[in-house]
Amino acid sequence: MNILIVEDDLLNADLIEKLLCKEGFEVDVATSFIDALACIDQRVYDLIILDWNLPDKSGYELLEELRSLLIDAQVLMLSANDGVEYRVKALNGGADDYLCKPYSHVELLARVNSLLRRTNSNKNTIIQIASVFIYKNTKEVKIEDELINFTPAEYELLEVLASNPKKTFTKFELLSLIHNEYASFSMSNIIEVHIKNIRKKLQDKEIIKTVRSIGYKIVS
Amino acid sequence: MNILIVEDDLLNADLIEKLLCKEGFEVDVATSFIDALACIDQRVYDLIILDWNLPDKSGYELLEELRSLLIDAQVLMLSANDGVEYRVKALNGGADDYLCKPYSHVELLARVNSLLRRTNSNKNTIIQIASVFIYKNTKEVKIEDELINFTPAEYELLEVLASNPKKTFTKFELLSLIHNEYASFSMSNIIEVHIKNIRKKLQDKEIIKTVRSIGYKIVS
DNA sequence: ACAATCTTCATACAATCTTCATAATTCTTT
DNA sequence: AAAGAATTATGAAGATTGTATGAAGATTGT
Repeated sequence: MNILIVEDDLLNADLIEKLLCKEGFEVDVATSFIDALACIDQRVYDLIILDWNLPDKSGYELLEELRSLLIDAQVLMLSANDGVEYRVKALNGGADDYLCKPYSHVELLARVNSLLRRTNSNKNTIIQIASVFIYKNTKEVKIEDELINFTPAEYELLEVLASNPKKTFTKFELLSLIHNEYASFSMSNIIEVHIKNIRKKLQDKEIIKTVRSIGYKIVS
Repeated sequence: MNILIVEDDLLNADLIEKLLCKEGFEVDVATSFIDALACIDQRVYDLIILDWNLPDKSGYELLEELRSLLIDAQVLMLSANDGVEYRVKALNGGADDYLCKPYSHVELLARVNSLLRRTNSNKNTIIQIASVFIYKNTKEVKIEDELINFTPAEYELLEVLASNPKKTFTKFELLSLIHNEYASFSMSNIIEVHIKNIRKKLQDKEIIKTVRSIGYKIVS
């Protein structure tokens, strides 16, 4: 299991690192936003422990960045802010757990183990965009309580778009999504056709926006 | 017995999960309102353990939602609020029991067993889907009082599908059900054939739905 | 050995994916 | 502002994949 600690307080980072190493995890430490991105670029992490305060950008911004990059590691946020609003913000932003400083090492360890045990279980299972509900578990789509039949390819495209509502996906990215091997280079207009059909099933609500000469994105 | 734990504190959820798993229950965990709805959408629960505080909406709102959806699972509410008014509110809202944090695991377990005993008695032994009755004890199937002869394999498949009316079973799952060892890897079309025969005996009422490229499920 | 059940196989059918020709839109140049 | 170029949208036809079905052969239990 690979764990990345993102924490600018070196002393604290060191303590956590030792603690987790003793448990037999592979641990890396990053001390800034930019540093963290570099680590993520080189390794796949199962868990990222993320401090709210970083020298260059906030831990919350890193969280958003992670999610828009489709990094699906578990994220445990650390913060000195005890308010409920921070907890809520973190969890809504895609964090999987939240822990206030100061905390005991026993509790940290318990939460780390808990998160790792739950890796790739059911999370973020429903996405809502306007009146459209996407159920990831069952791969179903409902509009105002009515179940709409999406083909596998259509569903995959809609789900990935909807999971990252701010990101514009290139047609090439979308293509390599439904063709799990590397997509052929000859660019047909499959994606356009699928998008057309998805839009039709979504009753032409303006949910998928065309970004000319790039691809598509969800509007919210 | 299927139990759903709705609790945003992962650590606590984990503890309860382990406790109940040890007792032999099937346990799912949801960490938010929306997450819980997703779980409910794909499984029938006998008991839902519901924390008052959730990141997106309150557990009380979920309780109301459950009742308006006519979900008839038992509901045990957990809360840090010790006041009588909360207890009353929960019970009036349709909860079947209420437990204050902190509580001992022994007490939790006792209440869970007590709640399940209520439903346990004569439930799940007869399943009705439209005009089809499945008698688990005798492994008989009747349609409008007429006994229909099902072969063992056919009966097993129908029973497991009917016992989880919301779940879509993959053909592989179904296969490993009638071949109690590990199913052979070569996927024949045995399941398709059995499903065809079951459908015929059910007089082609639209009870078993095909979920393309996945498997089958019961429609109600 | 017999009957019931299970499994395989060949084929028919249906849903989905992909391509293609052409229309509509947007951007660029004049 | 109009013409031309590039990009996207669309309907329909063909190709592909997944499912349904009937019948024959294999297996099981009595």
